[in-house]
Amino acid sequence: MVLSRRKSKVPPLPACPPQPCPLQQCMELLGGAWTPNIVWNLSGDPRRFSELRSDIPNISAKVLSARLRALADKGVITRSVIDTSPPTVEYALTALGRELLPVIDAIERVGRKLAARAG
Amino acid sequence: MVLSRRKSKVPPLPACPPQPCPLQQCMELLGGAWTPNIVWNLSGDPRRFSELRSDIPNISAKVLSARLRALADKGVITRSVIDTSPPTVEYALTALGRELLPVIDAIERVGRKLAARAG
DNA sequence: CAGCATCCCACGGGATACTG
DNA sequence: CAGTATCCCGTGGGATGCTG
Repeated sequence: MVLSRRKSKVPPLPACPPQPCPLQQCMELLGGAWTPNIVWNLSGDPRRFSELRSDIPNISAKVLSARLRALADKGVITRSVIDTSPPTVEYALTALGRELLPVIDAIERVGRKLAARAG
Repeated sequence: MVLSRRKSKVPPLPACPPQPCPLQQCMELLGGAWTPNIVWNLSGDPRRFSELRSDIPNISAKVLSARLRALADKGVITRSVIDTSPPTVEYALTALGRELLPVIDAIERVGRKLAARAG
């Protein structure tokens, strides 16, 4: 079913571009296939590397490591080394990271609907 | 998204944690740096190729074309050829595509905050 | 435990040029 | 107008193996 001809020209939403579109701003932080999942798994208590590895089945150490590092660099998460033996490292969301939770939540909510729909 | 290599990982829908990993479900549709932007620009009236090109500064024809095709394949948007002269093509969100809007909205809202914060 | 190192590939995406 | 066609490169990501 197709829509009517070229009709109104009313901009649906304030046409994207204030220079760097806010979408890109945010997607820069959430880029990568695994990133939302990682952030999501940090939404509660801080978690350690190996916990995340098992929280997110099939993620490789390399990728997890790379994403965590990138997220830390961008200020989305903190990385706290705790000097025990063997040493443990805890990751947690920063305030900035917590800002992303609504997005993750929306993604998760929609994903659930899609899953339900597709079986 | 890039989910395939020799053995194709990031399973179609792995048993993430006990409950949900609908994140991948949704990210499959929103993957790619430009995709959210495209969907966002289709949130109102249907738009044509060249409109999208100017709506989204700096996107190349190739990428726009590729994303539109992928989105159409996934059932997120429709592609309607209108036999005028010169021919016009209109893209619009499907019901499925509209499901994604809350996500886009959240992304945009957060992106705006980030932009304000970072300058 | 929490990771780098290494190798290697596919895909996303920029640039440029061309077509129905 | 609405795309294709190439070329080419960077990086995300998988597999495997090794280390402090």
